[in-house]
Amino acid sequence: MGRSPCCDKVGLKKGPWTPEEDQKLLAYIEEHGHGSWRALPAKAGLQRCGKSCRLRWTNYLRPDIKRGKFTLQEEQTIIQLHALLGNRWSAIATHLPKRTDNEIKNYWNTHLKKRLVKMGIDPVTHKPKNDALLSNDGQSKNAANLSHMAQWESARLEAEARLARQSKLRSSSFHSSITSQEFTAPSPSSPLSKPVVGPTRCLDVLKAWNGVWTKPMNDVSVANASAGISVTGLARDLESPTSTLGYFENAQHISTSGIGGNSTILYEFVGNSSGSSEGGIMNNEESEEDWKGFGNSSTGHLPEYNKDGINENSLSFTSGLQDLTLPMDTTWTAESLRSNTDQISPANFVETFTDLLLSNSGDGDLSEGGGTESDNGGEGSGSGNASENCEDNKNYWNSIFNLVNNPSPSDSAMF
DNA sequence: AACCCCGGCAACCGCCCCGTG
DNA sequence: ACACGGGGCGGTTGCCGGGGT
Repeated sequence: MGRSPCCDKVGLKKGPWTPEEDQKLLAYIEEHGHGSWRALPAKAGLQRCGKSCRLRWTNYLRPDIKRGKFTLQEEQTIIQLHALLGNRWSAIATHLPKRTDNEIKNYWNTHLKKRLVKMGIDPVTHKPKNDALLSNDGQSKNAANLSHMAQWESARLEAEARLARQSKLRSSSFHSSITSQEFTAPSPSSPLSKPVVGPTRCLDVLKAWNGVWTKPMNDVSVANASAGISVTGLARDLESPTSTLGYFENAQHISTSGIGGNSTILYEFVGNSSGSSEGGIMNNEESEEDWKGFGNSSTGHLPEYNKDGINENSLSFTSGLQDLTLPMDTTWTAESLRSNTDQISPANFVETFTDLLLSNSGDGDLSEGGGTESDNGGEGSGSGNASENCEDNKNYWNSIFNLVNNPSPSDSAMF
């Protein structure tokens, strides 16, 4: 059966909104809330489709929207999250307060995507194109790596969405929130009538995960600022100045205090990226080694995201090694991840999760990446152990951000 | 000055998911 | 179980302004 159009388009205005229309829409929503979008245009005296009104409101008129140039940190966050989530703009927008998914999408398509392409990086896989061309097998393996993290986040978002719907049922009306000036709290991608379900929690698992499985690296690389990743924003205050990779001992505080403020944990890749032409950008060979190192995986160990096994409050994963069930109704910290994964002994936690992420235990051949010292850090080369995987992963992100933040063609052998 | 090209962005379109009856 | 409506999401379009010729 055919689907009925969202509204009767006859006689409805299309195209750019006039200031008068904006004013009408704004006034109506401030007075009554949006309620049903379909019914809104008639009530507000607008010759517009309800969908158009919703879009106009969410992308332009909403008071909690930040407009203008994206900051470097926002760019980094977008790239990082895109590598993790792909074109899931609403999910990405969740982590960029006051930015809309549409704006992020546009910015990606018009700026960041082109920048990556220009540097020879596939904006889809976030890998160098020539590497992707090396072999189909390698490509699939590389894709599998990101899929590990994507599965985590997908599962997380689904559980979060369920919680959001539950909370929505309990929430007070939009009108009460709008009159109490609670504009700053909502997720950028969600209507104001939706409750705040902690957008900052979306990546808690990954944050905590990062904290857990990268901690050993801090021990060995904490002094090497040139290779390090520092944590900016709120997290920065909680970190040692020399900390290289976020270990969110206080992740709970970080994530909850993000409401209304800078809720995004930003990984600042402080390597030789700024003002230094030496090492800030990898040459082709070096970057390729890093990519290979990171991309080494065995698809045979893809963790299966057992959708049916997920209830509202938990995540279930099945890896080739172990089954994990993680409660989702909490904010994740490194510690809580540890305590909730007591199936895994602390001793091999890092290894297990690194396997989940990199799936390198099968072929265990990290010689390509591990044998080559990255100019980002220069520390650590070895034989495919967990620490090295951490290093490879770090190099991966450093690679992205160093390249993006130093788009100097002269430094890149790719062009 | 006129024209063309291109980049940026707001807005639209169609599909999909979810809740409800 | 199914149909339907509402809303969300991602892809795409098309307008507009700035720069180049």
